[in-house]
Amino acid sequence: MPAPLLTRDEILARLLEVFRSRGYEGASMSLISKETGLGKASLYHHFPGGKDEMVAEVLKHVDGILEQFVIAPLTDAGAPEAKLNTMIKNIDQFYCGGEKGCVLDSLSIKAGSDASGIKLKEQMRAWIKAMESVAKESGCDAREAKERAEEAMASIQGALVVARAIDNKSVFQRALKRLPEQLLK
Amino acid sequence: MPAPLLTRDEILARLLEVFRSRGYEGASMSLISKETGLGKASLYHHFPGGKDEMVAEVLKHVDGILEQFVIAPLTDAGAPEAKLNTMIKNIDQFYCGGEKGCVLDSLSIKAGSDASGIKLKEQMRAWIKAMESVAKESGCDAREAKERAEEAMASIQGALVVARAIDNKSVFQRALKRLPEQLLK
DNA sequence: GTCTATATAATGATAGAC
DNA sequence: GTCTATCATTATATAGAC
Repeated sequence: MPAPLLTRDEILARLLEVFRSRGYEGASMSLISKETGLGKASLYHHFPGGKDEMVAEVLKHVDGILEQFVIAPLTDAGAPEAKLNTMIKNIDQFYCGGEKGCVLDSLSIKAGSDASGIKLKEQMRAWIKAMESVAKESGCDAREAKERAEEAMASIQGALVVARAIDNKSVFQRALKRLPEQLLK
Repeated sequence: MPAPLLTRDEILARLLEVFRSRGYEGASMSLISKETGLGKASLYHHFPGGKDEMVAEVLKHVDGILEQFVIAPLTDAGAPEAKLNTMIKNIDQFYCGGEKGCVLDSLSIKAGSDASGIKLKEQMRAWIKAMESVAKESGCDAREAKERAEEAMASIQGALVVARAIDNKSVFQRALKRLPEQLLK
C-alpha cells in the first residue's frame, strides 16, 4: 500500500491549474495525469466520477480560495480603501500578475446549465456581491454599488483576457490600479 | 455531382458560431457536422487540413468582419463620437447584445504560439489600434490613447465574459454605453 | 493508494460510390 | 460536392495485482 504522493489539496491545486489553462475539453485525462503526476487509475480512485467530479471538487476548492483571497478581506472590519487594496494584492498574486487566466472563464464554455455552470455563476456573483458591499460602505447607493461592482468584475476579467491575448501583462496591472476609483465613491 | 448546399461564406459563418460557443476542443467534428449540416467527408473536402484549417479559414473570415464592423467605421472620415457610435452599434449586433462570446477569447485557449495564436493576437491588436487612432483624434496624446484603447478592449471582453457568466446582458449594454467617455477625451 | 493492462466509446481522418 | 462506410488514434473508464 504505497503512501499518498500528494495531499488532496495539492492534487486539487494542480487540477485547478490544468483546467484554467486548458479548459474542460482541453484537459484530457492523459494531460491531467501528466500534470498531476498521478496515474489514471489513481485519479479515478480519488475522483470516481471522472472529470465531472474533478471539476466539481476543484470548484469547491475555489470556494476556499475565493473566501480567503476575496470575500474575507472585503468583509473584515476596516476602511474600504484598505480592504480593497488587500483584495487587489491577493488577486494580483493568484493570477500571477496577469499571466494566468480565470478558471470561472475557462470552464464557462463547458458549463451550460449543469451543476458546474450553476456553481460558476454562484461564485462570480459572490465575488461581485463582496465588492458591492464595499462600494456601499464607500458611499454608493444600492444601485450604483451593484453596477460599479459588476463593472469592476468585468475590468478584472477583461484585463485577464486582453493581457493573455496580446501578451501584455501591463493591461492587467493598470486595471488593478484603476480598481479603487472605479469601485469606490 | 450534387449542387453545393451552402456557400463558402455561409459555411464559415456557421463554423465561427461553433468555435466561439464551444472553443477548439469542444467543437468536435460530429458537432461541427451537425451544426453546419455537412457530412464529415464534405467538411474534409472543403478543409483538407481538418479542424486546424477550419480555424485558420474562420480567422480569415473574421478579418473581413473586423474590417467591416470595426476598422472601416473607425477609419472613415467623420467625428470621433459618430465613428465610435457606429462601431458600438455594430458590435452590439455581432455579439447579440451580449449573448454571444468573442471568438478571439474562445480560441485563445488552444492557441499557444502556433499560427492561430499569432493570428488572434494580430486581430485583437488591430482592433485596439483602430480604437487608439480614434482616441488620438479626440485629443489624447499617444500614450494615453494607447492605454484608453487597451482599456476599452478589456471593457468589451470583460463585459462579454461577465454577461455570460452571471447570465445578465445588461452588463454588456452598460459597457457599450460607457465606451465613448472611456475612450474619447 | 498506486500501478500496468485492458475494455469501450468517441474522435479525427480517409476511401470510394454517386 | 455530398454521401456511407470504415480506419486509426485518442479518449474515458475499469479490472486486478501489489
